[in-house]
Amino acid sequence: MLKTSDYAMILKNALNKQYSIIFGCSCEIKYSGRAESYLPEGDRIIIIKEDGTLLVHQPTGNNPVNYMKQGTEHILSHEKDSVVLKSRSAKEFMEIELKKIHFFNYLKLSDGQSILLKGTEKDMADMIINNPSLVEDGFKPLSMEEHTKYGFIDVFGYDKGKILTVVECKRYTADLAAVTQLRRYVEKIQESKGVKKVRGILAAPKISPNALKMLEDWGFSFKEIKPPKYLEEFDKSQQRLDYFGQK
Amino acid sequence: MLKTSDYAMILKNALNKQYSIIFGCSCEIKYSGRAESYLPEGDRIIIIKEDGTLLVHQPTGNNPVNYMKQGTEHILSHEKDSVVLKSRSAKEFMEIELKKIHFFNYLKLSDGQSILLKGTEKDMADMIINNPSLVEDGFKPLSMEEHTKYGFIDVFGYDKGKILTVVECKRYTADLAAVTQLRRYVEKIQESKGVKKVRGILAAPKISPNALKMLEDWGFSFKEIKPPKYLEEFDKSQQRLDYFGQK
DNA sequence: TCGGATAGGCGCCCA
DNA sequence: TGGGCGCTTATCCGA
Repeated sequence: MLKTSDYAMILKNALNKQYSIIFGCSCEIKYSGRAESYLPEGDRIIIIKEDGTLLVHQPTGNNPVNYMKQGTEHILSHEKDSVVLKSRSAKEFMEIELKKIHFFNYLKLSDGQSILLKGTEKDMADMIINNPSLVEDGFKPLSMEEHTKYGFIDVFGYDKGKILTVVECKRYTADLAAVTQLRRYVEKIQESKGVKKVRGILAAPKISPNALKMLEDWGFSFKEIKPPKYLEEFDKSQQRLDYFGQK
Repeated sequence: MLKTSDYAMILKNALNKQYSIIFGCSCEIKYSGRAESYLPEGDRIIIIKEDGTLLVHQPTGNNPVNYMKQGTEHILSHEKDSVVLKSRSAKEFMEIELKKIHFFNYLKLSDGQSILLKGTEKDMADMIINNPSLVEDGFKPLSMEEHTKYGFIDVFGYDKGKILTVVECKRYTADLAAVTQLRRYVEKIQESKGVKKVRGILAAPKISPNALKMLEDWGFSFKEIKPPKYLEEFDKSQQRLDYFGQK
């Protein structure tokens, strides 16, 4: 069993060689930059990635309690009783005082892969463009070239009465912010096209009551559309009943 | 050096005992739930926390490439050549096929501490309430209790001409969404108080040009205010010139 | 680099 | 539990 001061030497070396570093420790953390924070002593898991990213994780929860972004420099200051990891980037710094190191690993990681993700808002917009009747009967999206001229609008076209129609997609429950966003786009189109009558449709699997009220107050409408692939594999496995093959 | 199948036994045991688990591996990942994803084989760091949180980190970047939230159950399926970690929560599941385990740690972590954070939007609102002239001369905020009646409005009061005034704080550059948010609050107050003349002020360190235009179109105004503690410690260290004590 | 928008956002508070 | 919203949001994408 190595002592913390022994680990400190290894850590110093690993930092110099830009390894990926993962260790468990008891520590106290100060941060200053975009905000300031203090975290009293406790057990955490710390990851320092090859790109300088530093993550501090507590024993629960998804998010790191403290972190530094890519490009941060790390230097270990090892004096007498104290081992302090000092991290610094353009506008932020952090000090982690390491009281005890529980385990320590460093290694080179090789991963050229990037994740393939389906079911995003973009996928939802593509689905609508390929199958416009999902929005409503007779809806005709503009050509892609025409559409891209209008920037961030998800789907843009004419309804069966040739009225300009802006469709804003949300993959989750549409909220007040989604309605104001749609409202902004409709106003932008009214202005840029010089047309008074522009319809706005919010396409989402659900909408909150307040958002629906505001939507209707503004003369817009809601269309229930689920993002593609949503729970598709999960539903398949549900049919198999026992995903784990036991219980 | 243990083999992956040896690690598999340890992992199985650690999962049963609800340890915190950290290991490096080469793996392939499939996810299905709110969306679907596939990540081909590569080296990653995996953390499984005591609350069921699972994080998969690639060698770069702040965010986990895949994850499962608190409350997820994990079961190791170890058959013939394949070691697969199957994770399942109410509406999502994930399969991590472990091709090779590079290192493995598990332990109990003890951390009852929570982080103390300064410089948030809330701190900014408090600063304004304690020093209302930051917004403008003669501004009088309503009491805290009064303003909580209207829910989420950051700061709410009367200007020197007794006009109701809504102040929305942003700790970062104010954007279009911030303006529409302010607009929503002003309209809410107009309605609930039955007053036509309500002022809106956006308080932030900066504002984007488009947002400023929209703000002014709506008759609102911008006030440059920095969140408290912003870079305070950093500036102090800058005066010391050499934070690392070297270079 | 800045601006605008999404995210499998997360996490917190409150009705 | 769901709505509303901040976040040291991070990350992507286009101008």
